[in-house]
Amino acid sequence: MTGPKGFPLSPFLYRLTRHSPLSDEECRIILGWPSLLDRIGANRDFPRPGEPSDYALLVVDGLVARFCQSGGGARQITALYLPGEIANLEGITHPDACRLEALSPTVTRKIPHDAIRSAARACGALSEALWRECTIAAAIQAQWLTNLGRRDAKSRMAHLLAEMDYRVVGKPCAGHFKFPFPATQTHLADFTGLTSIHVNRVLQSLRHDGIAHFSHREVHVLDWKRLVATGGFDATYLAQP
Amino acid sequence: MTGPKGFPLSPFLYRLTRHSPLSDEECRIILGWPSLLDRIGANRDFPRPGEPSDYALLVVDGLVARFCQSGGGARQITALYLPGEIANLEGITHPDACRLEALSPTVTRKIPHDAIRSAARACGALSEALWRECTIAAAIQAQWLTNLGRRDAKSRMAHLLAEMDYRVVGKPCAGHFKFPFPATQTHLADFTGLTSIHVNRVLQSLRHDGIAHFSHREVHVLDWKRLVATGGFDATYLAQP
DNA sequence: CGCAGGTTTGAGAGGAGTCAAGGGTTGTGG
DNA sequence: CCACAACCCTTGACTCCTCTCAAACCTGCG
Repeated sequence: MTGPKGFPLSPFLYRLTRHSPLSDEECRIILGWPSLLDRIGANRDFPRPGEPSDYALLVVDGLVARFCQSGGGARQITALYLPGEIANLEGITHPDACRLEALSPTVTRKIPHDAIRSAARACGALSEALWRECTIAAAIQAQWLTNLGRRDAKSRMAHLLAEMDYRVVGKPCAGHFKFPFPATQTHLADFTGLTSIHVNRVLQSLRHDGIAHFSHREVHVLDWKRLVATGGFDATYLAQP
Repeated sequence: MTGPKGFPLSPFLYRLTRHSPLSDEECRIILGWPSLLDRIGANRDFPRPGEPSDYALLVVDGLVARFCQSGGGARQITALYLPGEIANLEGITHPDACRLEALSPTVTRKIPHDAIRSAARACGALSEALWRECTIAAAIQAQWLTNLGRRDAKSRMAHLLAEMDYRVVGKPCAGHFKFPFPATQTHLADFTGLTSIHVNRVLQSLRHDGIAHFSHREVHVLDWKRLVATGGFDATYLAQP
């Protein structure tokens, strides 16, 4: 899963090849992109307002969120980025209004936009792979529009936990199991469009029902089937073969 | 705005060139894409389940929505497509779970995926333009996540009307004015994550306040400034120069 | 003319927010 | 090793926004 030493971009390459076939030559181009290691403290927003962002940000370890701030200062997280994902890939085609936030201490790699853009220009298959990566992210966003618009708090939370499970550990095995999810209840609130207070009550309800348990930045799934049912979760939108 | 006769794709080309520079050669490639005229009755869902969708759908006239259906059958509209836009451009890189719906009698043109995909493969600038078009759509979706998660009903409705205004007629002139928006209150409900009943009450409230007026599939903006303020609307995410 | 789809109104219920306060944990520094 | 300060989690009471259910009323169209 993690690449050989000296190829820090291989987790991202792995992601791409899961949905888009790439030739050896194309793989080598990606692995050759320059990148700069960067550590970000928990709850740090970036880029700072005014700071230029001419780089894409690969998450190596930790958890990164994209968010919009809305009038009254309420924060809405619009996407979560796990290790191996590039947080602001859209920035290559579109200077972005949304900003990023590290939800936990995070290790990242900055990749200059120029490197990615010129590789995409030169190679059709590569460009299509990156485009597809963005399209999958958009499909996840569309799913969340449905969750926020048409599901109640408990469903949303169940859906979030189910989705994270899938994205962190892949297709879940039966029975109960746990996976890391380094966010606070306030972060969950910013994602699900709820209050952190209500998030707390919903989590209690899920735990009380023996469905799932969130504490110490870890999720215990107690009953995968009922978690899926409660959230109305259908993994096809994730496009994970 | 609409192209010369015999070039049905020129409205879409115009959209692309507004955000992405294209050479004459690249423009000619787009105008050369084959397309098939198709009329769709109001409230028709398509493609029918099981029906293959190996074409992109340019909206020529009318209004098309992408929606997800969720568990209990509640419908959530995740995107609106106006004349000149391609409704399922993402379908080129990602077979899509979401479906489309004509909100009013609509004229479309079906463009085979193959034509678009091979053009994108062959030409980097063209591929980037299409990718950018998708990225802008994703930015709109992100804005709507914020609206659904962090704004109340009245704000959402005001934001929707302001956005549509911008997208239909461009930067609004001062004073009051109107523009066509061929949707029903039920459609507005499916978009804003509300009940059609509550949509009705919110529209009444906006009208009562002298902000905007929706009837007979038309929006009268009475006070643009207050509409923007009520919705917390900031047009930058639309990337319309 | 009559029907179907769309709009409007009202009363009541409930989900989620707000306000306010208390208890736990973690990490830092003395 | 302890004390303190942030930060995070938890609880309770009350409010209010939005949904639900139910019934009329339009209105364009066949």
